[in-house]
Amino acid sequence: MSPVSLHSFPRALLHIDCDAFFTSVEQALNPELKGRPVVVGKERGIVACASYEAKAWGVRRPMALHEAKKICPTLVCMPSDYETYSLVSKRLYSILRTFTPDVEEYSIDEAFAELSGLRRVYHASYEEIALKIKQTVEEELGLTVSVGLSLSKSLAKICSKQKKPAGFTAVRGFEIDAFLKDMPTERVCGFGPNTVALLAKHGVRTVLEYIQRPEAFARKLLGKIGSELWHELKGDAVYPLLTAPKEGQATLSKTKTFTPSSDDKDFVRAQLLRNMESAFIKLRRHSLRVKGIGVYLTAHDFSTRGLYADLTRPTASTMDATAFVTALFERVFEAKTRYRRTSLVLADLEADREAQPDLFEDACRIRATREISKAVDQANALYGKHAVHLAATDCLRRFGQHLGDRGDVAQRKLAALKGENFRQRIRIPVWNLRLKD
DNA sequence: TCTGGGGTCCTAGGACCC
DNA sequence: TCTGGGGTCCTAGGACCC
Repeated sequence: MSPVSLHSFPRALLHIDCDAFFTSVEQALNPELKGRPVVVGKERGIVACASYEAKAWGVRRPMALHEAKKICPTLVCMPSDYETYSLVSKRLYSILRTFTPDVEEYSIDEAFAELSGLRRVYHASYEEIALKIKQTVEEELGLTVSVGLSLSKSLAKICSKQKKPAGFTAVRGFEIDAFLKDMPTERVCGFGPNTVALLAKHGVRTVLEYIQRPEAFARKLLGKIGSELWHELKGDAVYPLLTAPKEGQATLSKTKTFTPSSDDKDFVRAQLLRNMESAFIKLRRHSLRVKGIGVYLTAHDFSTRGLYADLTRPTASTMDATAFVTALFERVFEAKTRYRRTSLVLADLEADREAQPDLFEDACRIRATREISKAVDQANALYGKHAVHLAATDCLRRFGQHLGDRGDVAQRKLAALKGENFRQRIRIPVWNLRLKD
């Protein structure tokens, strides 16, 4: 171990990012798709992910599918299959954990891994270890990844983005300034369009210019995050690796945009209540209940207004929430305003143990609404989401929206889970997955 | 990039209390 | 009754991420 290399990586963090993840998984599972332009997102009508072949034709995210098809006539469009992508994602994490126990599951296609201290274990440099990890992941998953290696999470993430696809970039301590010299600020994870514009107004266009300003400048202009990133980008890691398994999620929301925008109160309310139904279906599927609900309406000009309030008693019942959500809606909705989008946010989620009715509640009624919810969920599983729905959302029919037409999807999913398709997919040897009974 | 959907975190300012 | 200062809690909205 030379003193120089010690100084180069006081800490070695790896960031791994799968290239065009969703489409790469589809191509790995269906070899006939290899080398062909593929996009995923058919169910929503927009490009959720485009393969590099599709990108070469100019297909971008989130382009409308018909538009993408126009640009690239040979485009293959597939529906997203999140269950399968999640399985591959889990496999990625477990491969990483064969190298180091300190792995952060950052997103479905990204992870951080701590390599500090592993040189002696593997008798190899950090670069060599990183490349070995990259090679192993690519062989076992059958797709390519881009890898970054540096002294902090923020730097490692910029590194992995530097050469895509299948790239590897390592930046040691004494190389940081040169690396960041012409790096535009928008490459920093945490600097969005607004922050980039604000920095530009203050004469900061590159990341090097940012870290050369005093820390007080960063803190004053951008607050806590500004100061944290300032340290991270200088190579002084402040963000810890979050290796603990993720806690249950904090919120659950449903958002839906409709075109054209509408100022019809009944219609907007029906859209919102439909979001409420979807959100509660998901809530019950995860055996959760909710303590607070937010209602948000986005006007035609994209301005958003909303209200959040706590329920008197946590619930998982759509019927319990209907009056509550309607009351919130009444306070948010403004006449003569055209709306394009409604959102419903369920916050303060907790596990739905058997309800503990307080003394003044009618225990029977609570049990009854629970039974009704269960029956509705079962019916919808059979006949399609929203086949059984609130009367208040029925007016959506008038506007030509079919509510019970997703039965085929539910059927297919059920068949895939039980039957041939699923098994076939899993049996492909490269995945090395086992089915649990 | 004229804008789809599901998330997280931060913060300014109001309410409320001493 | 008016007034000051400071702490805490809450929340709407902004910004950002994948």
